Amino acid sequence: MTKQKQDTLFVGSLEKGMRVLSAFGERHRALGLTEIAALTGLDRSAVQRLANTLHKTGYLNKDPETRRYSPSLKFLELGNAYLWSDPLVQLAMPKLIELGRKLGERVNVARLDGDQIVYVIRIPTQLTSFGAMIAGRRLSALTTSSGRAMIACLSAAERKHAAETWPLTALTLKTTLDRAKIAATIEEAAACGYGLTVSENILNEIGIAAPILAADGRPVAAVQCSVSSMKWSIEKVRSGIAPHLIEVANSIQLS
Amino acid sequence: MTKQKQDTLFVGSLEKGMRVLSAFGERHRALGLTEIAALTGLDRSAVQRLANTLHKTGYLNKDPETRRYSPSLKFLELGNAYLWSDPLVQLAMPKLIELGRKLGERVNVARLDGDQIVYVIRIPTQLTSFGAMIAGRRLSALTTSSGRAMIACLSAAERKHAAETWPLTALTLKTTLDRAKIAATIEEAAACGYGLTVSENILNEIGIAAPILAADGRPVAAVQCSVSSMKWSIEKVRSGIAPHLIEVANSIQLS
DNA sequence: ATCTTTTTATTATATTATGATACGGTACAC
DNA sequence: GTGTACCGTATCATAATATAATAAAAAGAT
Repeated sequence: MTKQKQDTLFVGSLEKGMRVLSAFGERHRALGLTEIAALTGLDRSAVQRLANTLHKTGYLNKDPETRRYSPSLKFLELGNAYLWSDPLVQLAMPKLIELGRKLGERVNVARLDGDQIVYVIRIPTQLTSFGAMIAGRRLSALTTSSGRAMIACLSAAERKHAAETWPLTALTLKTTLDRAKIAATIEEAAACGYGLTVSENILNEIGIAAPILAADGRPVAAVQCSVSSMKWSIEKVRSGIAPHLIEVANSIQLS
Repeated sequence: MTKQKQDTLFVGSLEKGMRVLSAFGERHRALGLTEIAALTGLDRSAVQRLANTLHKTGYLNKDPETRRYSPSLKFLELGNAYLWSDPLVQLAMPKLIELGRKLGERVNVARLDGDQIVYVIRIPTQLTSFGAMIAGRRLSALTTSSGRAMIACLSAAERKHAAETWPLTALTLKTTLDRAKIAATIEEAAACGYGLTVSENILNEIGIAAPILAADGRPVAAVQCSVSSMKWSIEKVRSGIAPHLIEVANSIQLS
């Protein structure tokens, strides 16, 4: 069998290194070499070299006692670089701070990325789960209010396709995995202009979101608010929160 | 001259790739190949391969019109991984949210990293400059209230050394670069237990910070608050803000 | 229209990264 | 206390990769 032709514009060692970086996250805060090898599918010798290189360049900390690696502050600096480069974040951040003060509730902005959303702005005005306090979390679009608000702005065929094929992730026991139900909530969102979830991401939490559209009408992000269902009813959220989200979402004009 | 012995545990291509990643930031939000080559000192062919690889693995976006690269959401996800891995952030975040509500002012946590600080928590309860709204920014320790609060907890010899040799970065025209003055403010911080800056990071802003110590007494982080000098006097900040910061800082116990 | 700069694409070859493996250290089971 | 299992560290011959030089294409500036 002849040798596969080399893709001379692709650096294999760099791709392997990035796989090591992306092994860390919510469920993997510190990892040993063998764990990294298992998570990335890479050879243990390769992981030894890659982890050592990332450590020497300051990207990974190494605990001298446990010999396990963890992300360094340079990870956070990369996150900072993203926030500087995203015009949406720069436009939206001041408006979200004002909105947080006005509503007194948690407000966020999420971007659509394929069939998932990523939270790019978090204004945690109240206590909540740690994952909901920090930026950068990635979740399935179908099971979040932000995702539903954005999917609602796609064409009917695209909405149908999304409801039928996009992945589902249960975050609570109340997360619905019934695709017909999800399709119905998306159609409802299309009708009223905002998406809703109740206890699907956090128990006793109502999530409501309004879409932010690009100049060509495509949904790219959503302004979202999370409130306690102990404090708010769905009716009150519809009348007292939704209009503010829609107003802010509409005020964010992307070129 | 004989060839230098290869460090077989170091992957040179990965190190080069990380240099490309770290070229992006506040002043470099989108970059072309030639710009990346200039910033990183790498050969243009190497940059082409590395940038192409980072694009194909989803870390860099490429604008098809301008052909310039920019950080993708995966950068922010790496930032998210850092926040999950830092026990200080998990301990401090709920307390900072409560503190922000109580004070009604912007509160932050910064970590000491060598002779610089990096903001790991941002609770932007009020409008401010964009850089002060987002986590991950790195600044010189000497010219920030957080940095001064932490340096104040070092030994007298270490404080002197820091004041004399650590780098200075002017952020405003009011940023003092007078090392004797800085040394004096650090000694004052050592005496009263918190660090202060006035208009040195943002004009018309008073910054005040209390140190967070590790179990061995070393300063590792600081709880910081920023207020408008139009609204607060230094006296009011000393009596109305400092005690709360010290209380929160002392309540964060790192193992 | 012309010139300059940047990006893209290709290639011979030097250099690097690979993965197999031996060894040391630690944890665990008995 | 002993033996075994597992993980991390260190080494090396060699295959494969990444290099950098360079030509061509495309875009930008004048």
